[in-house]
Amino acid sequence: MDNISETISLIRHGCNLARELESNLPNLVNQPENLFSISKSLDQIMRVFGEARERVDSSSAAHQDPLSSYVHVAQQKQQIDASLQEWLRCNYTQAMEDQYIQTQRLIAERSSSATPSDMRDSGDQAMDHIITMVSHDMNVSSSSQSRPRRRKDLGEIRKLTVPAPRIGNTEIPPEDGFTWRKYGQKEIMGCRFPRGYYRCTHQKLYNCQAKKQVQRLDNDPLTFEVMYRGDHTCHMSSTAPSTLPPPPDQIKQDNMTQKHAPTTQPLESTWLSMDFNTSVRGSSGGGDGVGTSTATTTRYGKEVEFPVVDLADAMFNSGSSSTNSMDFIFTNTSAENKWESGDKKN
DNA sequence: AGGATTTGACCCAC
DNA sequence: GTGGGTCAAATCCT
Repeated sequence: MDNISETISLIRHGCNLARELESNLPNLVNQPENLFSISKSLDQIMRVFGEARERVDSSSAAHQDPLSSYVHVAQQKQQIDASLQEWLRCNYTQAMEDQYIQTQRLIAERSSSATPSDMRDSGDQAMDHIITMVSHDMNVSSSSQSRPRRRKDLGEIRKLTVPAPRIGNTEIPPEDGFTWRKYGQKEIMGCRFPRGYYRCTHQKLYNCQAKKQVQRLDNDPLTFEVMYRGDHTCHMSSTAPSTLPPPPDQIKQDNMTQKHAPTTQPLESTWLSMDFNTSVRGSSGGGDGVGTSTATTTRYGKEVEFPVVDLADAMFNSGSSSTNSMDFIFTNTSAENKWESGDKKN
């Protein structure tokens, strides 16, 4: 096996690991004792990608002839990009892929007159980008696409497909860390399953316009398609907010940079300040029979404080957050500045 | 009693 | 006119 093939194989292995982790996330995040295995998985993924990247670097450095180096790196980058795009295509939304392709186009434009070292940098950027894509909360620029008009324009729509919980009640979508109040359900033409309409529990108190729609897939009843609209302007906690909501202009500003965390209390700090041993507890009070998957969203019950939902939130909610899901995980489970910087590039 | 879900009716864009 | 999104009264649960 030549070096390129080995590198591609490594990357594919990393993608598989990431895919495996992704499919297990809904269950893992609901069990505090599994957080360590999440951390281990992330470390393993980073190791694999790190090794792949070293191979790319060393390979390009070994080609001293400028022309052959240029061609070699370009070929390698092309194959890597194909792998990344395939992975993205399999795992993420079209919008994400569009964003990825757009970024690649910018990279290509920048490197059209590039030196071999520049090309290597663009390869780094491609590698960085996959982290950014994973970590960037699957946010879609509201100005990038024109949508069919709805009665009320609540802003961008972020779509996620989420597997049903493998344990507990598989009839409900997995927890996403926010508390939602169901306000409607409707049979949709051509769909076997009704669509559920939810809005943020804190809509009235904080004028939080976040909404979501949950639809089971016809061809895969164990998978939910969740569409999020609007951003959370409420406190990110699943419990009653502890601080007063920011003024409207502040809210507007916050929405530009983060989805739900208050400006004074970033998600990271909230998460890191948690004490699992004392804060994590079962869902007995006010649970709805969801079983082990229940974190906060309850039926007829009171919300249960549960720090794990912050992590779940980070993983399952899309939005315009800059401090978000996988980035949040990466930055808190590893000292690899690389992953962090990858996100900050955007 | 308070807060959540259910569900039929209504509104509105297409 | 149709279909999707929302409202709000009724009902349920703690």
